[in-house]
Amino acid sequence: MNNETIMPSCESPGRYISAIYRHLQILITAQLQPYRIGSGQYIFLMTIAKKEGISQKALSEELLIDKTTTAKAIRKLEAEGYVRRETDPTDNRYNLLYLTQSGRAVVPKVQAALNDISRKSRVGMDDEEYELMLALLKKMLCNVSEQVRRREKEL
Amino acid sequence: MNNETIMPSCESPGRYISAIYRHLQILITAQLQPYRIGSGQYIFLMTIAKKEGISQKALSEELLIDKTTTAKAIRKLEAEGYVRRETDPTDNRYNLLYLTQSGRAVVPKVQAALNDISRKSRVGMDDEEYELMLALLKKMLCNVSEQVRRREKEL
DNA sequence: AAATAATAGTTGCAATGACATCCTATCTTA
DNA sequence: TAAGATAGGATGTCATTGCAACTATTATTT
Repeated sequence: MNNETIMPSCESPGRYISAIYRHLQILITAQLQPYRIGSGQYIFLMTIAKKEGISQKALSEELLIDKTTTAKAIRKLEAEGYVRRETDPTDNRYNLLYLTQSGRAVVPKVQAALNDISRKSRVGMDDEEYELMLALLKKMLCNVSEQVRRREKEL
Repeated sequence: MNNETIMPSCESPGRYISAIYRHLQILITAQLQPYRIGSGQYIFLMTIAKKEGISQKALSEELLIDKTTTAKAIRKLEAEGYVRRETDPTDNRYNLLYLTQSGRAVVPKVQAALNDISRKSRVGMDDEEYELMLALLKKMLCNVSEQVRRREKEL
């Protein structure tokens, strides 16, 4: 009842990260709905666009996402007709991923939507602050992924 | 430092936010497993600890989390015996939330686990950088939650 | 050459979280 | 006071994501 502040009193990066993540999910889902691309698939689409012929394994490693999540996202993108799988002739274990015609057509639109969200998200930050934030987030990501890797080794 | 193979080539805050969020979820889940508290519940536990007698609605607003998500998290915390619901005698619509004995006992342990993760996540950042990152994340959260609110109004 | 190990990908299950919808209690207003 | 509006909360459904376990293919070892 007494919400004197709209903002959470969370002075830890984890809470900010979590809240920003959830809000970005909502915005991305809404923006990409016309193309039937969910918040869980666009990263894969954009990465394949930059590196056609990439394998699912390489995608998972580059995006630091579990390979089973990758498999499911690719399946959806394939079902929507944006991505095409091709078995690597030199090693049948690999699926090589390519964009289809409509995949290539939708990429610029998705990019525009993402740019719009990014632009609105950095209101009130100058270029220097923005770059600094990216650098700090990168460092934080290195730290947490290092922690996760260390945990995995222990098991 | 610059290991292209492991780090994603993502120069957008959204991707960093997403990756950090997912990794933090993994770490928190692992750390809090002994107490049977999931990554989706600890925020509620800690917030109730700071503001006993808070309602679910106020919790949702403070944490910027959907009220149905709050309801489910509280139910789990109640099932584990950490939180107690009490109907507000002055307005029977409200559930006032309090910690139980074991809730009060577990809070310091959860806090310690979170502090440990936070500490390891900011390796390589001095206090000034850390504070700056918090401020920038706060600004970004304001921006995205403003966008979400604006979207809701349009509907 | 056969057995074993390692790797890429898939499937099933569970947790997180949002949205739509409904129920119930309280407040407004006619 | 009765009818409708409002608000807190619960439930069902769906998307995202990770883990365990599995299949299939390739590499290695004996």
